Amino acid sequence: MQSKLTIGQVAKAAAVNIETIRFYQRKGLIAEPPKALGGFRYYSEKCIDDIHFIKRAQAIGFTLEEIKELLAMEACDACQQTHDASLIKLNMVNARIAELERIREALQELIGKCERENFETACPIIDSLHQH
Amino acid sequence: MQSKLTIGQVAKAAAVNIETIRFYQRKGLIAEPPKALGGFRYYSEKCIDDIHFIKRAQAIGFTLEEIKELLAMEACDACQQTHDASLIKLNMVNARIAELERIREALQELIGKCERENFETACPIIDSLHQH
DNA sequence: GTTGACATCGTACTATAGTACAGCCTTTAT
DNA sequence: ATAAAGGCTGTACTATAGTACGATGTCAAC
Repeated sequence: MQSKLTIGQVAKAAAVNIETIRFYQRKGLIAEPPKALGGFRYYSEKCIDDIHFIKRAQAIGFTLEEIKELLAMEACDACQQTHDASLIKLNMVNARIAELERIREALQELIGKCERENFETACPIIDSLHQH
Repeated sequence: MQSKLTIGQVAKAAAVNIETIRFYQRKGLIAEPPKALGGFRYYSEKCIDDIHFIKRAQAIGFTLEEIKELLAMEACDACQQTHDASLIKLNMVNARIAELERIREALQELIGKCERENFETACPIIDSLHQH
């Protein structure tokens, strides 16, 4: 039995804003069902699953644009491409981790300097940022 | 000797777009010098240093809004606040690293599954994202 | 003294991921 | 039968960090 859900029911079930669903439709990530008599659009549970798919893919770092591509790959049975896209994303995540670790080192260094100098001289953090 | 630099010269020296300088002025991060006769604004080297300060602070993870606060703290000699802001930023960086490491694990798991299954069955990556 | 390069200001546009709302129409419950 | 609740469309706004551009005016070099 295909349920006839309104957009508000889908939004509640998928725990997203109604506007988010409309936004995903505008971006071409999920389909917009045809209008019934009266002008309302009715949704099946598949729409809830689709939103969950998007949210899971976002949670492992894919952007909406990339998720749109994943969905296109799904439709084409392009497993190799999905694999490659995941590998590219993994490399991006690794690069971002490396960058944040560099930032962490720099912050720890500044904070350590500040604590050693015990606020006695000019602020060493501000000073370091002024350094040439 | 205070140089009278035009905005274009400052932009070139600091290696940023002219529009970026104007943007920082609008955001209140750097001062807009008064107009000279004719309507041009002339800058000193301090403006170049200010832009470098902003760029260095950005490089260790501060947003422009936070940098604006750093600059306000600098003006108040509020070393303790600068120290605390850096600590907060360090915690944010650590949290983001932890999050990305979680993402990395998930991606590695998916890619590993895909490679073990050798593209023989339905795409395991897409499958996993459909999982409830 | 004219031309070309550069300055000013205001506005609009980029990407990313949504959120908010006005104005109108439909559905549902009382 | 009527009112509240919710749906539809289109547009505008949020944050973040800029970039682009047109109209107009000025500076500097030749």
